[in-house]
Amino acid sequence: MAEINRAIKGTNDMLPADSHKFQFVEGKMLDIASLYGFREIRVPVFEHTEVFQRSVGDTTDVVQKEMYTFDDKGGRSITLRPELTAGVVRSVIEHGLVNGALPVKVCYVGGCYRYEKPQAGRLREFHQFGVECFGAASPAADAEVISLGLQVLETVGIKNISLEINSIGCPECRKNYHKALSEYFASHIDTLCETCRDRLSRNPMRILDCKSPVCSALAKDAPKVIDFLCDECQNHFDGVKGHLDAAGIKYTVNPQIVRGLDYYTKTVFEFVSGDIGAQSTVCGGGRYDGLVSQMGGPAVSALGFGMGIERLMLALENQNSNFPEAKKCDIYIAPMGDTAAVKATALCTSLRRDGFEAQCDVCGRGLKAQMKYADKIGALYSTVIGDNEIAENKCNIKNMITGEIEEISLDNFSEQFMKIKLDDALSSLEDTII
RNA sequence: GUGGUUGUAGCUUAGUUGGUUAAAGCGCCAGUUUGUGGCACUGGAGACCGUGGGUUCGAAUCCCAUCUACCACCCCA
Repeated sequence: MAEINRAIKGTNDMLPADSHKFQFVEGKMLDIASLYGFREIRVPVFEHTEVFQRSVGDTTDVVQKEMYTFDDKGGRSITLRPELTAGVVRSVIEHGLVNGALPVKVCYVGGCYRYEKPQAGRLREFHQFGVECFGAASPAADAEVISLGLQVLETVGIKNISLEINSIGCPECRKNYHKALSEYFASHIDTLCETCRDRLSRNPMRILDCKSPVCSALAKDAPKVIDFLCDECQNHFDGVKGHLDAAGIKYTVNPQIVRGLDYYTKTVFEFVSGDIGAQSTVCGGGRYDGLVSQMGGPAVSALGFGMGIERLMLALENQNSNFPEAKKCDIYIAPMGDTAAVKATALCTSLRRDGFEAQCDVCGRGLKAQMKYADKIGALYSTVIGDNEIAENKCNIKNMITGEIEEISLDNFSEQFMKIKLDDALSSLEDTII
């Protein structure tokens, strides 16, 4: 197929047959966030490249090799956002949001762009739901954000999801930990795999993530971050666990989880699903107390998470999860002849003004073809309008499920149609109760 | 970026050791005496066999390259 007819590698079209599923999921995300007081924020899909370099971190893979960066016509270096936290932080600083009532709680849904090799649960354009909370240093905030993430996942109907938490400490305790870790792995350098030997100097914490049997065996006995936490970080972590316990939120402490973005401090967490493939993290986040000041804002603590919408959908699909049905056409009007076609347009217009999904023929098809079409789109009701109906000023409304027919006048059409619809809904409700 | 698998109508597939106009089911459109959908029957449209080279008298079929998709590494959501 020609280039012009093919989507860019790693991108997906969301087709009409699936859009209601995304609307359902995204709707739930924003609804639940608002229960926790998080309000939607929308920021641009592109920012100055430095926004991401400064926040995500110059040495991370995301910045080093995955960003879509280009110069615009004014010579500015622009980057398509690889994640949303950086842009949100920039916006919060720019508009002085943290000068208002604290905490500032925001949430978002939007596309992210990363030049990666696509695979299960990994795309070049993907969408994230996320929340960020500014100005809350207490462990209660960590628990609140985690609880919000969990409630979203539960509400959307995902099964077999587990919460893993860890603390990677503040820059102070991490310094000591890095030293201990480097010493430990350096003493086993001969047994480490090739890539981990590189990691030793670059970022020894990454070795903990290695899948090779030798390295993961070594990692098991390696010093753990949580053993190197300073008093403050330890108290904070204990506090988070206490809040989670009290709220009845189950978790496992996983000292291996190390997030790949530089800005994280203290609490880090992931919600993991076994129903996606290798990319099993559906939601990842944590605290980033230093980021706002690092980006030129006031010294406020902050935390948040990002949730991969496509990954979530993938897990739901693999679990054969049920989504609410897409909305169906309320009534299909089948005109016969030119006069009737004009009448059908008028009727549809008024039905739509009254809030019904109404459709009529726009292809000039015969009656039988129209009825077939009404059936295919799952129209709940149909009616045929011809010369007789216009002459007598009335028509038959057919319930497409039961086949029942009721005659109504062409005047006050919407009102009468609404009555039929309500009566039918009521009687089917009675049936299910009895 | 590194591996492995893959590619024939909108979808799912068939295509014999290379041999005429590339099949089928579903879907789509239209009909089965312009007044009612689901069933059935009939007909029709729709494929440069992913793309570009090469081998050959002849390639969907063999070879090379390339692209896409899928899966894994890496990394992350």
